[in-house]
Amino acid sequence: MNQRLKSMAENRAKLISAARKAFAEKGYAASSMDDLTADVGLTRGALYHNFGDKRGLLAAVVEQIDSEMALHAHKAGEAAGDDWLGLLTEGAAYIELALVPEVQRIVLLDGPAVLGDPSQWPSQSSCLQSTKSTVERLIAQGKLKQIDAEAAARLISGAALNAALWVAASAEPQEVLPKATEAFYALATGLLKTPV
Amino acid sequence: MNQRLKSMAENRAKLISAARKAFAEKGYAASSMDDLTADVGLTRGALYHNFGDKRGLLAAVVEQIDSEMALHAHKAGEAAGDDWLGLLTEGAAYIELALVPEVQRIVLLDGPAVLGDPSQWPSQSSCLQSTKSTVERLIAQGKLKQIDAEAAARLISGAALNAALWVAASAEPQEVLPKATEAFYALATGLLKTPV
DNA sequence: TACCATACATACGAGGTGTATATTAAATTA
DNA sequence: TAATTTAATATACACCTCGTATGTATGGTA
Repeated sequence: MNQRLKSMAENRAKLISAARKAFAEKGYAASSMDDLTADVGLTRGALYHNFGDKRGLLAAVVEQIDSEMALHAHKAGEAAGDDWLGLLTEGAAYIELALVPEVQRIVLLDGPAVLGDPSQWPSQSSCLQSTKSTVERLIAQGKLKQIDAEAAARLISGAALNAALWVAASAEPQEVLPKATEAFYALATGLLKTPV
Repeated sequence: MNQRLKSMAENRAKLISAARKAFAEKGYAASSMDDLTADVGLTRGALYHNFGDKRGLLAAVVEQIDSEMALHAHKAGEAAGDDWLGLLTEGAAYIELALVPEVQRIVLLDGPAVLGDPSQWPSQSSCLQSTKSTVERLIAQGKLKQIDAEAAARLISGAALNAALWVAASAEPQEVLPKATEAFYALATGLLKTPV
């Protein structure tokens, strides 16, 4: 009961890795499961056994990318030291993450369309939970207005993601990025009780 | 050169109308073009002649809904009289619009995934143009901070749309709606030079 | 060694898209 | 008005893809 589990885990990893590439390059709908499995020397038999169906594979891919994103953004925010600065930094980290084509295509476009509301995804909500608790701390410290913490967290990350999409789609990302982050910071100060 | 154009326009309208229903209920991918055309007494021949392909039909549907949305939101903002209040009202109008299932499924989920970046769509960008010019006026009036107008407009509408998605996906929309709009107003004040 | 469970391969059926060809009805022209 | 052309729609076909049902072979177990 060792060799089998190991090879199965290896095959799952191979499939997820191939799917990340295919979904990112061709999009979910245009990715053929036949081609995808063949690329790693398997057939659809392995796929349907491991992930149930095509959606299941996408869910696994999204979960992997998503948790990587959450980890990265959380780390960035934590490193800022101050809670308020951490919130801003975490948002900025999100903006930059959406520049990655893989993130854009899989997590921001196909994910919601195929899997439904992102706020229900396990890793996404865990990340949201993190910013929400930061917001709660800031409200308790009297630094933020007394608004609903979840609402604030959602709008903040929503604004960040939208900024990211804009940056990513623009012809001159490097030029637009500072404008986007500046506007993001300005918006965020709207949550402060005493604006800077 | 009259009878033909008229019947063609009628058929296009019929197809778009049927597509709005099908796409909203089943989603884009799960909608069969055979069934859809049969529903209005046509075949796929008419469809491919008029719209090129399935994507073309979605594009037509999105444009219709989208321009309806833009018109509605713009009207709401205009009715507010004051520029600043108009900006807030327009945002709130967007939030409410995303409660409509048709808007959610077609414009917010499938649209971006199939047609790409929404900010490139004609009607969407025309609406953005409207809020952008409002922002520019407010900056000229010295009411808003001197930030990039397009960035501000995008983040504002992005925050509104995200709030809308949250409200729409929640189990108790009527309960969440006020929280979302309150947080939206708070965020928006971040753009003001002298917060209220 | 014999048996069993299961991870994966193979084969099959249903359905969907897009295209090429046929048809029919309207518009034009003589 | 009759013939001809144009073009909007119908029909038929080829190809692809997904999901499932069945087969097979290998690793674990008694």
